[in-house]
Amino acid sequence: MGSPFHFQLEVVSGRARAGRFSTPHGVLETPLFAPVGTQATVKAITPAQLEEMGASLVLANTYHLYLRPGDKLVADMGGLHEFMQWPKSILTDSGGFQVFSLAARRQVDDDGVTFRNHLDGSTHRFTPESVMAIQENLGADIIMALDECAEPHDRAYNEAAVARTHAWARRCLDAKRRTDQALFGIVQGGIFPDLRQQSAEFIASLDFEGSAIGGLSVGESKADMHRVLETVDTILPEDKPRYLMGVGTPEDLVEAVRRGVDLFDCVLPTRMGRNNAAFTRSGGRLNLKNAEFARDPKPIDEGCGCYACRTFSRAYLRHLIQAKEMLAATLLSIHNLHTLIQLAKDLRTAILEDNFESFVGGLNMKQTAASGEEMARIE
RNA sequence: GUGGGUGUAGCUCAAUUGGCAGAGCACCGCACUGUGGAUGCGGUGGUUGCGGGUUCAAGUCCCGUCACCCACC
Repeated sequence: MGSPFHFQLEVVSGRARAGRFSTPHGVLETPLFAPVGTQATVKAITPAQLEEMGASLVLANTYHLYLRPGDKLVADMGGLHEFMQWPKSILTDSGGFQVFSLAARRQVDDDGVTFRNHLDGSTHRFTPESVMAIQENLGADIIMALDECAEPHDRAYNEAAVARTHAWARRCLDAKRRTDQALFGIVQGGIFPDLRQQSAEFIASLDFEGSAIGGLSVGESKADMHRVLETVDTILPEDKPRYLMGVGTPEDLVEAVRRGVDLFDCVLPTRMGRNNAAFTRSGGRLNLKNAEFARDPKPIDEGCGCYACRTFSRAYLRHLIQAKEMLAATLLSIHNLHTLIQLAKDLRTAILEDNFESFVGGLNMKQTAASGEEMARIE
């Protein structure tokens, strides 16, 4: 018997794809946006609220949960689904990114990475094998290979990181024991088309259940990000989901779906929610802390169907922010998550109707720099 | 009533022998992309209680006055 994970590609509109990916905890309908719940919680949001906004997948993080409370404890408590009381699908990031973004004094070698953690400075080591064992203890539906995320413009660093990421990808596949978890490989290569091509070809050649694109939205330009997506789009397997890690904004979702991406996660909606900012459907942002909203009776984003927009005024949100009430973070996070989840659902509907470009045109999104030129080139 | 003390940005306070009146917080705005309830950046804001005087120059020295605080009659 093959993998229990089957990706069904339903419709392709231009290069945009709609599909269905089955996991032991439900069907993921793509394009799909996944809220990030690093420490086994989407910050300021309950599982019931996640279900109400239509989330079907949340991320948790290997690095954080390994350090606290410990993957063995999570396993003893019945696994991540039971522990955090989230009944739908979960994806755990491998911890590779966090080692490079959070941990101090890391030393990478071909076998793995040794680092001092950000909580108490104690020394730890991740290898492909140890990260697979941790993720099997945590018990998510989708788990990620250990990768090395390099500074995107550093050619030599990316060459080394790609080589290690590939070697580690193969070892993660070899170390995987559970059959009820899907393992995704990760493409690296910075902004360099030939490295990205090489990496996509290698990851595509292995027996992963999905393909992830790492090392983007880490400081490179939008044009570079789009170019990388176009490069890997033609190489990654059509019959496996493509996951763009750590992206993004409403504009980013549209531009990436247009270039063949199926799955997204990003901290931005919840982080912005904690920092007083709201996405709008058309791609702009509102800073609800601003004085101009002090007497504004309108909802955050007119036409949004989220709980916050159905219920409260901008003036009330602004008051909560000024008073430093924690409900502000909850309501803005609900709105921001709903906006991205609903945008992904709407993009899916448009693709299923083979209507993607016309739908996107109707969104009237704010153009990001260089996107006009890019559009001309991609047609 | 007498003696002493304090008055500087919305708040709490700095400012050397007289030498361009500042900081923190607050306020106003910007940033945030496989999490950082963090942080960073930028900005508005002054008749130095009031009125005189000395001086090239006064928050600072002198005189008067007002307010508040403390102690003592």
